[in-house]
Amino acid sequence: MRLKIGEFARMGQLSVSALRYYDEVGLLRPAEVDRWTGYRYYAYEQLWMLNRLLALKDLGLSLEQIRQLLGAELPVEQIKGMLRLKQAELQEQADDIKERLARVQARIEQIEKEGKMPDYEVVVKSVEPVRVGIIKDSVPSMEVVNVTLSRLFEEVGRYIVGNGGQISGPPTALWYSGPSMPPAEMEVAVAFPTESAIPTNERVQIEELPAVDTMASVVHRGPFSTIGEAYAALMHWLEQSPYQAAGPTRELNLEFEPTGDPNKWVTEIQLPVAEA
Amino acid sequence: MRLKIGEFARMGQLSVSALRYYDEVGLLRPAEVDRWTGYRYYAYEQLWMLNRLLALKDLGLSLEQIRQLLGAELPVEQIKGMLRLKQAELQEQADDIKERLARVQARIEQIEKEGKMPDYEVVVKSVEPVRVGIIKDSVPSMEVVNVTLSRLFEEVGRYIVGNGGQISGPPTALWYSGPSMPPAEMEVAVAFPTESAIPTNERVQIEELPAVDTMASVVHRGPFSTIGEAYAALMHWLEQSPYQAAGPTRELNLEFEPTGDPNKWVTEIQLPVAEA
DNA sequence: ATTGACTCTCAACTAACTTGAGGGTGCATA
DNA sequence: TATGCACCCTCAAGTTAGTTGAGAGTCAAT
Repeated sequence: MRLKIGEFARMGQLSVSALRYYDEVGLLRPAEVDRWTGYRYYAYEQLWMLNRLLALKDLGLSLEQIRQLLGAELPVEQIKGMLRLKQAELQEQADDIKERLARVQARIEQIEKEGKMPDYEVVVKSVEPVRVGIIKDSVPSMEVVNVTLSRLFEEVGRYIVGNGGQISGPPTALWYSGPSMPPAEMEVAVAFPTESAIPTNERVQIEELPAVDTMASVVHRGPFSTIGEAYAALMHWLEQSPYQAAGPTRELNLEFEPTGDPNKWVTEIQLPVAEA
Repeated sequence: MRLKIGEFARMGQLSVSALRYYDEVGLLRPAEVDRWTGYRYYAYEQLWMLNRLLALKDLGLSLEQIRQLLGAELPVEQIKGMLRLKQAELQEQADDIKERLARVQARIEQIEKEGKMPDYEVVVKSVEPVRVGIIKDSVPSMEVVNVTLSRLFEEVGRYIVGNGGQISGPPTALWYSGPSMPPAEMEVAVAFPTESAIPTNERVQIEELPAVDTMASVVHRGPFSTIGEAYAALMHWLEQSPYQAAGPTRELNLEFEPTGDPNKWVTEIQLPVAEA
């Protein structure tokens, strides 16, 4: 006895089109195909194969893998290897989904609290090492942060260019005293990326900012007066993340024209983090 | 300042081709495109958008959903709705993967025990109700199972055909005394599916075998003498499944020529199950 | 002979990109 | 000024595991 594709599909609880597809890719060919009409006829015996196929698919294996398992009778070791691989893969997926769920949950709570989509997204990325000309100094108080930094930026920039160097990235400030805004005197450094070979002096050093694998990053748009919000978002994210701060904060002035519209300024705040 | 696509890609830690794709689908267009060369130029300001995009992608949302969230500033309620939907979806996926993992684990253990891929696959499926002509009887002992069944099958078949009926499915035996092979006298029924309206007598009844939503099914190929293996596999599966038996076992003789080669016979064993 | 359910092939579509071919640009160096 | 090299462009095709649809042919019963 032989079954038409629809009957076979009902027995195996899958769609006719799936069966035609399995035929096309050579995974399960009908026992017989009418030479004139092209009708596919399946044998009851093939139900056994189909069930094996479906069982393997149910484990999450790809059709390609299933073809290998069904086609040649593979050595047991290889089969086990494939399964163990799949196991690891599934475990990874499970962990992944768990983290995703936590993030979705956090996002929902955040929206509930703020009543809108948050303005700041903290993303974790990796950054390459950067060779910089750098001045280390301190800022006496919050009031003079901007003017102090401006002066230092100008000094480093002038020095590099004055020594025939080329600037190859955005002006960057580094805060050594922790990522939150501290009240009093702060250790700060001001740096310009450069590839050029230039001399150092007692003020300007050449240094390499280290690569960071897990760098929390948030982008602030607008004047410096509101940059506190970005820091607040970063700190809040940090608290309920599995990370803790692991290095000086970097402030990259991606877009900064002192004479331009402050609303167009773009600053990236980077905080090296490590799993707690 | 503007960034070439490669620079922007490095900042956002994604591929150039992904950015081109986002441009193509209108999800994130470059701030500027050179009219003559087609070069895409991005503004630092767009990094903010990109981060938001990536954060949403990270939650597992589709690009279409992200487009909606980014495009119009959707009402908060709708955003929360989407996130909650996603949450439920992720939860489902997580459960799914957990089950898959258990099945992969079981399969590995099985292969380890048997030293090869198992010969029997148990699959759970649903079956429709079947109208049958049926005789209920008992089998006095295991020795005479085959001959008794043969006699009963012949009796029912002859009766249906003799009354002008048509047989619309495989001969089916039903075992009422539990799925394992019991030692002594067994309640059994023997049935032929039929759609025809035929009379009953005191031997042959017309009945409807009920639909079963969760029917464990295993396909045996070969003579009846080895069908015990299929039952063994089914029982073993049952034990370590979350199910228990929930009705009489059905034995469908999908392929059965009494005079033919027994190695060609195909029998499906069906066991209704329900979550314990 | 007709009807209705079923089947065939072939092409196009899905999501979110990636890969590759073939050709054009931008910029720094010799 | 030429040249090299890294980068950029477009367009087509490929990826998974099928589904959907058009247009045409077939089966089996009445």
